[in-house]
Amino acid sequence: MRATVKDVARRAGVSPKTVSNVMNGIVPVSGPTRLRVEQAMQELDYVPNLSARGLRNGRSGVIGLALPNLGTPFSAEIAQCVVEVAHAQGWSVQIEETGSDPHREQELMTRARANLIDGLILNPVVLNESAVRVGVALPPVVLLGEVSQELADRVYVDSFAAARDMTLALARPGRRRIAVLGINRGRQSATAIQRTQGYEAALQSLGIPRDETLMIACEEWTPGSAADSLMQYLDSHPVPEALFCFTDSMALGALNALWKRGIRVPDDIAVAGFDDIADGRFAVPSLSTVSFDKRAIAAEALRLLIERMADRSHPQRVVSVPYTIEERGSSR
Amino acid sequence: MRATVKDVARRAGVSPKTVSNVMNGIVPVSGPTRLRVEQAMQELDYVPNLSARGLRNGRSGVIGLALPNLGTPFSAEIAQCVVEVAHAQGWSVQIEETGSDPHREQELMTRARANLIDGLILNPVVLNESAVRVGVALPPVVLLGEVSQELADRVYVDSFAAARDMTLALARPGRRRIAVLGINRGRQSATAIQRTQGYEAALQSLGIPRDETLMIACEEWTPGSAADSLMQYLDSHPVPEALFCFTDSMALGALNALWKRGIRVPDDIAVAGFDDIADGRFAVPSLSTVSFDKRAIAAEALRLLIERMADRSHPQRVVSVPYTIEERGSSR
DNA sequence: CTCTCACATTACATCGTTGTAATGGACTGG
DNA sequence: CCAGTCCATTACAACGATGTAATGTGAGAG
Repeated sequence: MRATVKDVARRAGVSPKTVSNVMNGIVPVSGPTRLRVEQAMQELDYVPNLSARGLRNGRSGVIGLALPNLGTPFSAEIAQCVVEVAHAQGWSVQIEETGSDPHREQELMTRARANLIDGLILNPVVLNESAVRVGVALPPVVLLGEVSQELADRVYVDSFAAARDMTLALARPGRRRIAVLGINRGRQSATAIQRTQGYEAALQSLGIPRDETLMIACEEWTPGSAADSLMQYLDSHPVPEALFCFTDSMALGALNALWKRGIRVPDDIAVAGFDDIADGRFAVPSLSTVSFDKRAIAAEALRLLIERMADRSHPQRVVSVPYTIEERGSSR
Repeated sequence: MRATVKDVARRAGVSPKTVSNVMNGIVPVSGPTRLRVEQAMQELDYVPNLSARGLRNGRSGVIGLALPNLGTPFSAEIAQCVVEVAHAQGWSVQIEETGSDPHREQELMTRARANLIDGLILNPVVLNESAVRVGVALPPVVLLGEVSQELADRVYVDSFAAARDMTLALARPGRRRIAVLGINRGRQSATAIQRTQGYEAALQSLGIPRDETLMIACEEWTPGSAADSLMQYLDSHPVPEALFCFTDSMALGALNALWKRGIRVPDDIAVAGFDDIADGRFAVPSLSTVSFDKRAIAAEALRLLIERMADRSHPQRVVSVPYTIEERGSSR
């Protein structure tokens, strides 16, 4: 049987509340008493019951992290940063996958409201008014990335500007036939829209006319889907001078497809991605990408979340994290 | 204010316990009563408080998943499988990173004992008698991978046999100078030992003498560390005929290093990895690897864990998950 | 018409912790 | 010597859900 405050109290010859006071350190406890209690805790190998504590204070010390697809390297890096940053501040992290199921985002809000998690960091895919019924009390939520409407606190990288700058970088050596890979056919994700618009803005500022045939759709943002889409594209189109993929994962798939077709990178075509995943640097050739500090994103998200948990009423805040254009072997 | 069973009970004109009975479905509830309660729950937007439930039944419905390095694609894929399998059975997953800090594994056991998580799936690095003090009541734990001693239930892929078979596959076309990359200098991980021994066993069965100079150390199992180690190695050694990397991540780093040196894969050297991460298939060239069903690992681990949680006393069990040798472009 | 029996429902206590308000003792100053 | 102050400590209740044992209700048998 596990020891409880009561057991510790009995052994130390004090009341349960004093044991609690020793643990929490808010209410002062005299030196000798504190020592006796601490020794009793040691001897009994006491571990506080977090369910009980959670019930009593209404907080569990756990935050949720929900990502669309947990299996990607990008997710792994974000999750790692969030876990590390959270752990440093005493929080635990519960992970969830929203997948492509819109229903799941709603479900998570409920889970949060079940008091198992105190707050949620959510990278939304389809989040919209139906998923987040405004009016129903929301748990504290911080969104990651672009969204179609401002529903909660948010941390993001400016996809529009980054996509524009990357497109400009790809165009610098005089390339004009610049393709993008990652347009969604059905419902466009907010991120895809931003990146597409950034790309278009760059073309416009360069005086290059928009060319539908250079905008390659790709349903899933995975290397497999990207490789398939690109191969199919190449079957019926000439090779573009540059290819801007909306994620590094897609870019890796693209590199593979190009290599299979014997198209040389960057000599025949320059390639770039977005996210700066660790493996991109070691691609063949090393992948150019839009880079940003994932730890900063995690830290900002956690900061906003903690502040939101403390005060549910203050106005919404949106934080942008800076990016850099990393030109590596795949584009020069 | 959130609705509680009491509120629902009042509105439905029944006792709190009846509401509980409706939710849990163990104790029978008559049709009309059930309907009234369900409607009341709807109207009040009732969500049960999991902390309270956890306190009462001593179970939280959360399991922990602890991996050494959350940032790797391999971790991401494992985490995804565990989350999906767990979710399908109604469990939530809390993730933790043990990093290289041995202390952290211990800390997690404590966390488990704090009743926040009901069980733990742990991929140990340094787990040993000091980290898991036998005698102290352990929470239900399932270990992933190789370990130096049998401490708990375990799910693993036979690293020895897989490494042996992969080495044999690399040798099949007549290659004899086969190198391995991933030996640790300091404390050898149990996994590294198994894979090294499998490699050595293959050489022996082929009548190839063991050659220390073909066993390349690499402190961290990351692409960066692998690329560095290999480059340094190539500075002072001839190019081997084949290179078996202990993980796909290292193999990706190796491919990059070889490409930078202008060494062609697989013409000059065959390369293989271990883990079958998604990006490996899209490497240039496509990476040969030891493949296994990660979902099966997750499912088995969860099954063992659930059974262990139900019965803490039954004998330890060890489950092996089959593997296959995937020969792709990098080795033929 | 009473007595059982089966079954739905309820009252109460409990899980472990901590906030609130009350208690008790030591110390200070008049 | 006593009132007043301060501070550590305590008793008690509460957080929300659920197991246990008791209660109430109706049907069926004698």
